[in-house]
Amino acid sequence: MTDQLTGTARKPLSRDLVLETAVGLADHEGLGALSMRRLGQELGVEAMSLYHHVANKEALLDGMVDAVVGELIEAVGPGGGTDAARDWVAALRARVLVARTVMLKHPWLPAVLESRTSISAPLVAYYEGVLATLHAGGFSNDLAHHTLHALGSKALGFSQELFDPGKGGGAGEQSGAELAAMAEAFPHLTAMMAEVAHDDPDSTLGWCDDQTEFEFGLDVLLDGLERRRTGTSG
Amino acid sequence: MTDQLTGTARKPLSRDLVLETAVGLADHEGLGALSMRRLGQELGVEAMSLYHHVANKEALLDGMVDAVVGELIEAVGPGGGTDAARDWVAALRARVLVARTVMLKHPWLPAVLESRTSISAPLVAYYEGVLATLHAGGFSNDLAHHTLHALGSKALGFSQELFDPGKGGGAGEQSGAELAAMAEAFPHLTAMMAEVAHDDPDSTLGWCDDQTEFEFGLDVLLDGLERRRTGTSG
DNA sequence: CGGCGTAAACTTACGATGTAAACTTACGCG
DNA sequence: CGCGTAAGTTTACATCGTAAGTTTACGCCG
Repeated sequence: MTDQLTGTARKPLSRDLVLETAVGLADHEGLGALSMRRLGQELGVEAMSLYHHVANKEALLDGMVDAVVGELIEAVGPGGGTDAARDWVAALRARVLVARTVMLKHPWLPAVLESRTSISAPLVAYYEGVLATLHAGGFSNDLAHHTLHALGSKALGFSQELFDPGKGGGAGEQSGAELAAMAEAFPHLTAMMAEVAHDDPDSTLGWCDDQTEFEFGLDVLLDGLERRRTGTSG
Repeated sequence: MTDQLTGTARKPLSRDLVLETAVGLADHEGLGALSMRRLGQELGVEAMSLYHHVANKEALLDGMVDAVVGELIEAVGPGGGTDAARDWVAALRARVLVARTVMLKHPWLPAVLESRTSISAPLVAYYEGVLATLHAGGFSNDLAHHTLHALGSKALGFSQELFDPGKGGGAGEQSGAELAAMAEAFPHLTAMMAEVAHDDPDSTLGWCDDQTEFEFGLDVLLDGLERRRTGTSG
């Protein structure tokens, strides 16, 4: 396709362009919409052409992860926690919250990360940064190791909320008698839901996965870790 | 198929049998092996026959979740934390660890739970139990609510390890010079890995998701939560 | 006992998906 | 000029969930 004749020049395919487009597609239409055919269509190309730039779909997903992790590393910055010697909690907290802002733009990432069988180099590099922060903060290797496990996905800025804002679920939208029955079966739950009924406008829906909740969990963790680092406990 | 002629009687299909078999199949061969055709085959039946007992695959997965959560509720027991008034930390800790033993038998559950859009009645019932424990322990509704979020998947006994034991990944199995290069690029990481090299026999493989790590993270969390409950912080 | 309704199974078929394999084009370099 | 190679297309296949139609087995009623 010379395109010199038609004039409709197509940006030449490249691995980066493919990855970029894939990330965008997953961001905007969800991971489910990301098929090779659909991605090709997005690029004005047949599905099979993509295989000249990525080995297969798994490799595509790998590349997408690396692209986002690269974005993340850049966002965190090179010194992302070098001042940790002074206040590691603040440094780590800031790092994780930056990570969270990046991850929120790519909601498909947790699922894809889980499905990877091996950890990629950029991701290793990111964890190296977290470890640097911990060491600067005076963590022993052993405690730092436990800490990585304890942080889990929080280190990357997401906390794996179990359920979507979705609909009420379970009992669905019950009315009147049903609601009373539920109050009897689940007294603590209904009490809590009644009391914690959110004014909270930025919660996507009633059942909330907020920045607030994320930070609460993170802070509880950091608090407990600091106590272990200094041996404040028993 | 009368089977009176052949003698090879087949246990009559039923929703429970289908769910049971599906759970077993996912347990033993992974979620990927769970297709309608394969499940049918497991039951000595054509795939389409399954649709007489479950509406579709989503409903099948829903049913599987409920089955396991039922198992979990039974394992936790009715009073699973009624003694929480005395020591809520111990009560919740025990509850979560019981949950973990159940979940470990069904490694596919996190992935399936994530994919559900709504929370089912049995799961609501389980959370009611957790909440009862917290309330018995003196939590306000507000703090209990935050706590549920903070616990996240830990409340159900899994902690969503980001990466499988898998292989080394990233740099793969490097030898000699490569390893030195890695030591330079990732000093903290290599230092930690060297020091924390596990003797640890029950770790599935080098990169460990242990009971130990799970409990560490859980305890850090519980510790931090207790401080918030009593207002010990600062 | 005969016939028939119904539920539970089977058969067939369709549209997605990932991807192997073979083909076609376009361009650069000897 | 010619040819190798890279980039794209076309075709084809296995597997998936499942809609639609068909067969079979069994219970009930006259």
